[in-house]
Amino acid sequence: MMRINKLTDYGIVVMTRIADMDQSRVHTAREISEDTKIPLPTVTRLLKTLSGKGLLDSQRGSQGGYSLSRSSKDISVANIIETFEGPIALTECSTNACECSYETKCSVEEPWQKINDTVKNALEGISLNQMTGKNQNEGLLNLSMDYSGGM
Amino acid sequence: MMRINKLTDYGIVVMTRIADMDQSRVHTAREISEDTKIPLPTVTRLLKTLSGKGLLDSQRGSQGGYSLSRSSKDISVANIIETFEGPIALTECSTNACECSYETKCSVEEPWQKINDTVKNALEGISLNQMTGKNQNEGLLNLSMDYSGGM
DNA sequence: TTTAAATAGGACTAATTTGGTCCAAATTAC
DNA sequence: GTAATTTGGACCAAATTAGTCCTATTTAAA
Repeated sequence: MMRINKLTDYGIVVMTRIADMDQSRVHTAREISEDTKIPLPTVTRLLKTLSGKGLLDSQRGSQGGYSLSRSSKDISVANIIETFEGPIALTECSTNACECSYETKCSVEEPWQKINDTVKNALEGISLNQMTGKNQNEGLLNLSMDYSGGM
Repeated sequence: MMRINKLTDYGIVVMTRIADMDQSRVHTAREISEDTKIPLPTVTRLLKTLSGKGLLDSQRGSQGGYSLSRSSKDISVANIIETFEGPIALTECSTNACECSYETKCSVEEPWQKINDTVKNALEGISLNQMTGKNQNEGLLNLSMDYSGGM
C-alpha cells in the first residue's frame, strides 16, 4: 500500500537505535541485533548498506563496529530511504530517465514532479535526531503543519 | 524506488485521460485502451476498480461505459491512490493496527505519523483537474513550494 | 425477442520484487 | 597467530504485483 520497503523501515529503526546509543564508541552488528530484535543476518546487511553509502562509519576487525558518520541532526529520513531505495520517486516518470511507453503518461509528468518534490521535502525535513527519544516534544512540532498547501 | 504500484500509476493515467475527454458522454474500456495504449484487459480491471470505489460511474450494456462520478476538481490524486492501495501509509506503524514486533520500532511511531500526514496532505492537494492538460500553468504553481518545513 | 455491446466479478498464472540467509575473504586488536 | 569483526556477493524462498481470461449480468437496439 504505497509502502516503503521493510528493509528500509528496519534501516530507519537501526539508525535511530544507533543515534540513541553512546556516541563515544562503536557498536557491533550483534549488539544492534540484540537491541532491536531484528535477526543478525538482516542487521549485518542493513549495516553494510548504510556504511557503504556513507551514513555510518565502520571499523573493521576485533573491537570494530559501526558509528554515525555525522551528527544525527545532519542525517535525514530522506537520506536513509535513499540509501535503500535510490532517489525518491513515486513513479518512473518522475525520474530523469523517463521512457513513457504510453503516450498520455507524459502529460502527467510535470504534476508528478511537484508531488515528488513535496514528498521529498517532507522527508528531508525530518532528522534522525528527531526520531530518537532524546527530544520528545521538541523539534517535531513545526513539522508537517507548515504545509498549508494545495489546490 | 519507493514507488507507487504500476497499476496505480496506470490508474492515474486512465483517470487523467477520462478527465480530458468529452464529459457529455460515457467512454468504453476499449476507447480508453486505444487512447492510452494500455492493454485492454488491464484497462478493464482498472476501470472496474475505479467504478467499484466510486470514482467512476458505470453504465452497463450496449452504449454503456464509464464517466467521472464528480468534477475532476473534486477528485484528488490521493483519492486515486487510495482506491488501489488503501490508506496512504508509508510504514505499517503509521496505520492504526500497529503491531510492532521490534521493540524500538514504536519509539519511531509518532514521527512517522507526521511524515505520513505531510505526504498525504501533498497528495490530497493535487486534483485530477490539475493533472490534465486543460489548465497548463495554473493551479499547480502554489503547490509544494508552500512547504517551508523542517529541522 | 434476439443479438450485440458493455460492464461485473473473480479465478488464475507468470513475472518481479523483496526478505532473509549464508559463506568466504579481508581487516584489526590483542 | 587467533579471535572478533566488517565486506562483498551469491543464493533461495516467500510475497507481491501484473496481466490475462472466463463467465455472468445488464442494456440498447434491431
